Amino acid sequence: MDIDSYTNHQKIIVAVDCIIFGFDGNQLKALLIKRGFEPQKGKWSLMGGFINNNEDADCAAVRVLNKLTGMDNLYMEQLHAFSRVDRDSAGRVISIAYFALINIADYSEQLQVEHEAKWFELSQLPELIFDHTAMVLKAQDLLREKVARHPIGFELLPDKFTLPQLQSLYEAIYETSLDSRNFSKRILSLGVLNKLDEKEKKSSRRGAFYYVFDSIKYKNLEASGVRFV
Amino acid sequence: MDIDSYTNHQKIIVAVDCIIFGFDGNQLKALLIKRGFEPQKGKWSLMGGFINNNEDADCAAVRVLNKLTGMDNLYMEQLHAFSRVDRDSAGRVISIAYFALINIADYSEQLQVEHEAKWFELSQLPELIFDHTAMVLKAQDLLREKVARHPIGFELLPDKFTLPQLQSLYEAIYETSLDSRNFSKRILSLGVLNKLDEKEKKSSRRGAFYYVFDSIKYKNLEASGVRFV
DNA sequence: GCAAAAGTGTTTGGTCTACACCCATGA
DNA sequence: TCATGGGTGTAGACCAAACACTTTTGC
Repeated sequence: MDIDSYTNHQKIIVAVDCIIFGFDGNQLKALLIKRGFEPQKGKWSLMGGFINNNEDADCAAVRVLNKLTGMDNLYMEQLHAFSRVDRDSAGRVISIAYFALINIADYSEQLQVEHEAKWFELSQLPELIFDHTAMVLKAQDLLREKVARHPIGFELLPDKFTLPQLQSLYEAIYETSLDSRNFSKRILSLGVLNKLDEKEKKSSRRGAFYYVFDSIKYKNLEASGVRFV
Repeated sequence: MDIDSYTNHQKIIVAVDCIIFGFDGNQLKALLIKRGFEPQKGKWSLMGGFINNNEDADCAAVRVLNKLTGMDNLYMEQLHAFSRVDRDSAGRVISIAYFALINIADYSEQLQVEHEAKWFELSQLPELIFDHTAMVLKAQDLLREKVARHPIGFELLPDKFTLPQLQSLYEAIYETSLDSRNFSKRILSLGVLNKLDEKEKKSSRRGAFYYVFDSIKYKNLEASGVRFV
């Protein structure tokens, strides 16, 4: 084997696909698009794109996410490379899947129309092309693992959120129900939330205090293995 | 965009690289090879290879592992796709890294010679080519995460092992020391080890009982979030 | 005044930690 | 008989889970 093996070796198209999670206050959802080109045109699909020679996979994922959402700085993480030889019916394509978290309220109606995109409850996903269903399921597993130990749940909520909102987010992610007394004790005892003087008054007469996540306070705890859920 | 975009799109060489962990009774080690071809010939490197058009990444990793170790059925898991544009000095190559666990005693001297391979303590890695050092460090993180919640530590030991051996494995992985009373209580209380009548007599006069991991008993616990460390 | 959601404390059981001595054996 | 590593129990601290009522306020 010599250097020619490099330049001569079989090359493969490499893509990225993005699982975008959002939370509408009750349900955990994924953003899917109606595929605009063949093969499988018109089927539901993850948003994806090919990796160019002058960009790495993270850049490609950022580009794809930006195209669909108009946003930069989304929380984003590599999930897994999917490489089954026949996974794409049009030819050999390896796809590096990413998952991203987005505050669903920030997602513009207009982009939704432009891309024929739609939020689907995870329990009611339509049939997806290729191996995209497996990608979503794997992303859901990783989300559950991550969210318990890292402060990424907040990415799914507005900057200001109430404890009941945060609780129902965790309930949606884990498909469980939590005791509100134990929940607020544990979360507040971490000391990474700052209570505001302001109340959210839409969802109850009494109103619930807003909190914000304090990433500086969190930094000091990070090493010591915090558990959010 | 249409179907031609598929077949015409820029293609990229895709490789796999394998981080192979072993445990010699005291130290956690990684198996490295002296690279036999340019670029960077003679430098220390992970064992790797290119993905062919007719195989997926897992197959390529199995093939690479088999070539170096002569073994099939190694415990193996995808780690991460490394895709920096300039990561390989000879051209654009995306590498999907895998980590594998091996019982170091099973690794043949002969293959070690053939491939100019050598076991290195993780704290004393030589300089590695490209981004291989980052791969090893990321693999070490994943190993620590996995080993606490999944029964994969046993892959690094012989089928029959003693509690002191298992303890020193965990101590090596986490670079810590554990209390032997607490350790044996926790591990045995999981009920997934079967004690044999036989003793290991090399490392002490008294001898330590051998145990074997019982994967059937483990299956029944799997769902309920077992913690090994 | 009533419906609807927010907010809050205590008890209990289990789990984790810290800690030290005796045992079995080969030399 | 002694040196070496193997094996074991208990008490206290801490953490997690179970559990229900009062508060606020818009209607």
